[in-house]
Amino acid sequence: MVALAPIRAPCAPGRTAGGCAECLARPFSVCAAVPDADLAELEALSQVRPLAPGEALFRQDDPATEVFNVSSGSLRLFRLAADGRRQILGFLFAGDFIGLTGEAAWVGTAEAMEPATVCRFPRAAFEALTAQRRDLEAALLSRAGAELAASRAQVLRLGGRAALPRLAGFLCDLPRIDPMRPGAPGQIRLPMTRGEIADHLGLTLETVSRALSTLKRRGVLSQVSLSELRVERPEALDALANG
Amino acid sequence: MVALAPIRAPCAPGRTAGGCAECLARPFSVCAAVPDADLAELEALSQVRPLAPGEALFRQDDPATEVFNVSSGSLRLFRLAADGRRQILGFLFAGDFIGLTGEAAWVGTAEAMEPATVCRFPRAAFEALTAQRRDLEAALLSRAGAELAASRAQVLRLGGRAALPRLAGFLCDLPRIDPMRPGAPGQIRLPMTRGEIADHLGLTLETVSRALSTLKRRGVLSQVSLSELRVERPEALDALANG
DNA sequence: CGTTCTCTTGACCAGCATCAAAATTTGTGG
DNA sequence: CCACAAATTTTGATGCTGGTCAAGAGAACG
Repeated sequence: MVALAPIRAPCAPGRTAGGCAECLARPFSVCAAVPDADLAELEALSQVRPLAPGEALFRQDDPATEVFNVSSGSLRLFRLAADGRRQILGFLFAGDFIGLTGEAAWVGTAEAMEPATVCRFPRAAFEALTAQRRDLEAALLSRAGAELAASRAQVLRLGGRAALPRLAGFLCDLPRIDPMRPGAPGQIRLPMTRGEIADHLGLTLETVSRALSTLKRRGVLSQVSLSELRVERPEALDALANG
Repeated sequence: MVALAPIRAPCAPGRTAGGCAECLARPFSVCAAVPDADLAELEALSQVRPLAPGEALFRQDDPATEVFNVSSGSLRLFRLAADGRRQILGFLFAGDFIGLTGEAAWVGTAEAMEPATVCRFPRAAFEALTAQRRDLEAALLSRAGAELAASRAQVLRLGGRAALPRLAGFLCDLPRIDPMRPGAPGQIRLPMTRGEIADHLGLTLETVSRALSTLKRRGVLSQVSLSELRVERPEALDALANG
C-alpha cells in the first residue's frame, strides 16, 4: 500500500494554524454549511484526531457517543459476520461524516487504511448544535441522502451476479467519492487492498485479482503501480459497469 | 397474491372523514412528528392517491417533482439494468416516506404490489414546510437513518454468498418493516412473488423456491398459503440468517 | 538482504443459473 | 358454482461461474 504524500491535516492538529477556516476538507463537508463567521462554534466542540494506518476509530456494537468528520486520508467501515466473513460497508474519504444514523451503537468497525485525520465531536453537544443551526441540519439531511444513494449503488452492484461488472462499477465510482485524491485525471488510486475490494463487492480476493488481470489483458486498464491504475478505455469500463 | 381485507385508507380518500388525525399509518410515519394542532398544514398540502395492483407511482429517471408517504398496502421499488435484470431496492409499506434523498430524478420505479394508498405532496411545498418545521425535519433525518440502516442490511445480505442465509435474513426482517401487517404473530405475509424476492436478494426465482422448500423440509417453516408462512422454529431461522 | 505481506496464477469443485416441464393456484366467464 | 385459461410455483437435469485450496512471484519494511 503506497502512502500518500501527507496532506496538510485540515481542522488541523494544533488548531491554531488556521483551524476550520483553512480546512482543506471543508468544501466537501457538512461544515461548509456553517458560515465563516460562526466557525468558532464548531471549533470549540471539535478535537482533531490523527489515525495511523490500521488504527481503529471505533468498533462495531460499541456505544456511539461521538460523531466524526473525516478531514484527510481514508478509512474502511466493515462488519464481521458470525462466520468470520467481513463485509465492507463502505470506504470513507475526506469530507465524509460518520454518525448520521443516530443509532446507539456503531453498525461496523472503522479503521484507517492510511494515515488519516478526523474531527471528533461529542454526540450530545453536536446534536445540540444541530438543533440550533438550521443550515447544519439541512446539510446533514442532504448528506444522509447522498449516503443512501451510495448504499443503493452498492446494492445494485452486489445484486448483479458477474464479477467483472461489479469491479468495473466500483472503479468507476471510486474517483467520485475520493474528492481530495491526488494524481492525474484518468488514474484511480486504490488505498485499499484486493482483499478489501473483495469484501466490499462480495467476492474473493482471487476473483478480484483475476478480474483486474482480465481488464488489463483487454486493454481497459493499465497499472501505474499496485495501488494506482490508469484507465485506458473509459468507455469500455463504463460499458462493463452498466451494460 | 392474496389481497388483504381492505384497510381503511389513512389520510383517507375524501379527506373529510377524519383526515390525517385518524390516519392509521400516522404512528409509523414522519407525520407523527407534527402535533395534532398543526395537522391542517399537512392536509392542505397533500392529496390522497389510491393505487391498483401493478400500477406505477413513478418510473425510474423521471423527474422527482413530488414526494410521497405510503398510508396502506405495499409497493416495490426497483431499477432495471441495461441487460434487463431487475434489482429490487426495497419494499415499501405503510409509514414509509418516498423522496428523502432529494435527488432530481427517481432512482427506480415504484409499483403497487397490492391495493395501496399514498399521500402525495408537491416537492417544493413540502420542502418549504420542512424548512419551517423543525420537528418535521428532525423526523425526516431520523427516517433517513432508518432507511440507510435497511439498505446496509441488504448489503450485508447480498454480500454473503449462500442462498439460504439470504432468504432467512429477509424473512426475519420482513415483519419488522411491515408495521400494519395483519395476521397472527409468528406468521409472515408475503405480498410479493418469488420472482420479486429473488430480484431483491440477487437470486433466481427457482433458487428462492428451492430454498423455501428446504426450510419447509427442515421444519423451520410451514405454509399457511402461498403468500403466508408460519415460522415453526424461530431460532433456527435466526441462526440461518446470522450464524 | 532477508522476512513478511500482498498479489498473481493454476487446478479442481460446489453451488447457483439456466433450460425445461409438470403441478398448483388464481382469475374469468359462463 | 363450475370449468377453463393464465400465471405462478415447484421440481428436475445440466453446465458454468466463482469459491476453495495451493503454490509461486513481486513489493514493502526493517
